[in-house]
Amino acid sequence: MSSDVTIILPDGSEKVIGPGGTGADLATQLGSRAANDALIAVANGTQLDLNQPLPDGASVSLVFPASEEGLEVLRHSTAHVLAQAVLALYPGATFSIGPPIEDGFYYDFDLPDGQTFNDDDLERISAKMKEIVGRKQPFIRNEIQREEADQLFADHPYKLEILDGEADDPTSSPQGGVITTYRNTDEFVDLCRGPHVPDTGYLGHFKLMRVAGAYWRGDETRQMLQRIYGTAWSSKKELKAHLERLEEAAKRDHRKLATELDLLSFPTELGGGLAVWHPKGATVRKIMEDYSRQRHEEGGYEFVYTPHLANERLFQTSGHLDFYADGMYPPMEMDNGTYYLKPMNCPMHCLIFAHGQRSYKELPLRLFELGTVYRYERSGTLHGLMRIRGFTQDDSHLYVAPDQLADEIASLLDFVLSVLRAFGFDEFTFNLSTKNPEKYVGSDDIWDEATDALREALDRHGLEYVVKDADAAFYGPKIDIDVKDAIGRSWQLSTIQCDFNLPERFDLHYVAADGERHRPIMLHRALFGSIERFFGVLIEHYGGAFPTWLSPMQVQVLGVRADHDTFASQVVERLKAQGFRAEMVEADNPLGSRIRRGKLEKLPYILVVGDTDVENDTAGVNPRGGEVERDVPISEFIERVKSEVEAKETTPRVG
RNA sequence: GCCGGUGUAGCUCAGUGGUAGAGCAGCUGUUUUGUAAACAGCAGGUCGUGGGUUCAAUUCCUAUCACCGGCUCCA
Repeated sequence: MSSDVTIILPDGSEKVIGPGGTGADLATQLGSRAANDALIAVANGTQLDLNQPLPDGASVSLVFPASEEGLEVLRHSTAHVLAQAVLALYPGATFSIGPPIEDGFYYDFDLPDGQTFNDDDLERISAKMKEIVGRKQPFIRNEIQREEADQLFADHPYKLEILDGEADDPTSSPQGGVITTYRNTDEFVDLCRGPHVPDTGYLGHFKLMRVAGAYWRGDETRQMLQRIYGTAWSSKKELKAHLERLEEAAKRDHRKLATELDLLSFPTELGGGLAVWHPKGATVRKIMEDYSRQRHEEGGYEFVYTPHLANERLFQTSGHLDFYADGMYPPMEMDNGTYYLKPMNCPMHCLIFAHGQRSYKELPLRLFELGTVYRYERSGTLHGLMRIRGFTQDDSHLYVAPDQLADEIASLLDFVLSVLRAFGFDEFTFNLSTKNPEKYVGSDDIWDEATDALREALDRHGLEYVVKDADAAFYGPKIDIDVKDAIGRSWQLSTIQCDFNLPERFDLHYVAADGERHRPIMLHRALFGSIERFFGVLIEHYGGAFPTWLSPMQVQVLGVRADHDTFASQVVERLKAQGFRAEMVEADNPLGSRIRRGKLEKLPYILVVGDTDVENDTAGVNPRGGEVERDVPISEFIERVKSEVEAKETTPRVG
């Protein structure tokens, strides 16, 4: 019955391998490199261990460590080694799930008597893992019956829950009723779908990163497990490069840079998640806000202001107290009622719309406010400027007639992207979130219409987007816009949301051409999202080196000697008269030292003036990231930087 | 909120059961400097906060606040 097996390689060629031929056999035939490096085989789209037989006639490819798929296998296998090490070192420990993730893997454990891991444990565990890797233990796949599985995992209740189907784990839940395990030694076996690398010797370029608590099945009412995160790569070089990327990201950390550059701080006296803006940070913020106002003015928005507090009746009407009371600050009892800090601006904007009779001729009505809101974020979720309790939204609410919806969304998209581009972002991702059938208000028709309008706007702009099914808020579908930063990280910033709920709740209407009252549709739109968060993203995007138009200090002027200080301050006055942010630095320290300070401040320009400059009305121009240029006429420098600022260029002009 | 960690000068950090130290920054002098660190001196901290143990606590315990890494949540 055993006959040769023929398989088809990715290039279309056929290959005959012996009876019961495996991926390993194929790899051997393909050459020594393949034989040494291949991790798994993929036959007709199904991943197989290298020692599993290949089906006759299958299209087969081998997976190598350098590929995404290969890395996933490496990481998954490394997670097993982690589990083996932990179970060996901590008697009584049990394990739950351990999948590969971006850049690495994790495994969740439960230690007896509520014990926890610390950094020293990570060292120990890591050493044990290296030992296991050195032993080149094979990963042996077995298909077993439930009885046997129950026996094998009798001491591991989380595995039993997975076997029972109560917990779903994509890497180990039985598939099609087949229970598979991977055994490395007599002592260590894990419930797992695989596939895995042939033996642990294929692993080793890993690092255990941190330990963290994680709820079993991601459910905060359940047991908190001890999760160990690690990173794993196909080579030492890759591992090193990854660790360097982490260092690069750490250098850009907005919390660190905000302190170093004296932009803002989070005084403990204020309480968690509340920031104060120092003059330099406030300068950048003001420029951001001024630009935003200018654009909104040009874009046909009307500016409004609303208070920070409101009577509870407002939030009953808006539904916030029903849906989001947990996220609001506790009520304040006052002599004439109960008041709340506002978590959103929209209810107040609805009051403005509701004031007086609205005509269809006023639509679309675009209300805009830099509105400060307060949300009670749980203490453990706070994170610098990215997650904060008091923040200001660049919030706008657009009230449109139903037949205006598509056009309004399309022009809104233009508007948003144009403003984001001005801040130096040019790579976007769009997410379209659709109705959650479990949780929504409004008729199906209007949901379809609004979703189509959002989709059409994206299509009209030729933008690709990801549909996130059932991810919409209860009140309407939305488009979220993510930007990519300078080192490739994604940040969710802008959002355009349709809302059929609030116009109902506030009984908003306008009189149309037919003389009848109609219900407007409302669009929520945040562009920066929160000013605080957007600023944080800007800091990280630019690594603190703001473009000249945003930089809190644009030019420092340094005299070579003290007797040049007078000329230096004259230059500063001329720069200021032209609207630049400039300052003179007295020659009380060596020039090199003063330059260094300016560089550490990441200033766009440092001007040095000496004898010849005083004589010729010139300066030596030292731009951030460029070469020094001597004898530049002051007037020329002014014109140069002026056009740079107007164009909102992202790096200082050089030469 | 939950798990783990951290909190010492403006910043970055060392250190100890016997009431604390460095570098940078600051101030004062001296130096007069052509593109990333001149020299000297001075000043600066109730060691996050409250309670406890102790003859004695910054150090040990405890509570609390804040921050860091995750989990959960995010209108």
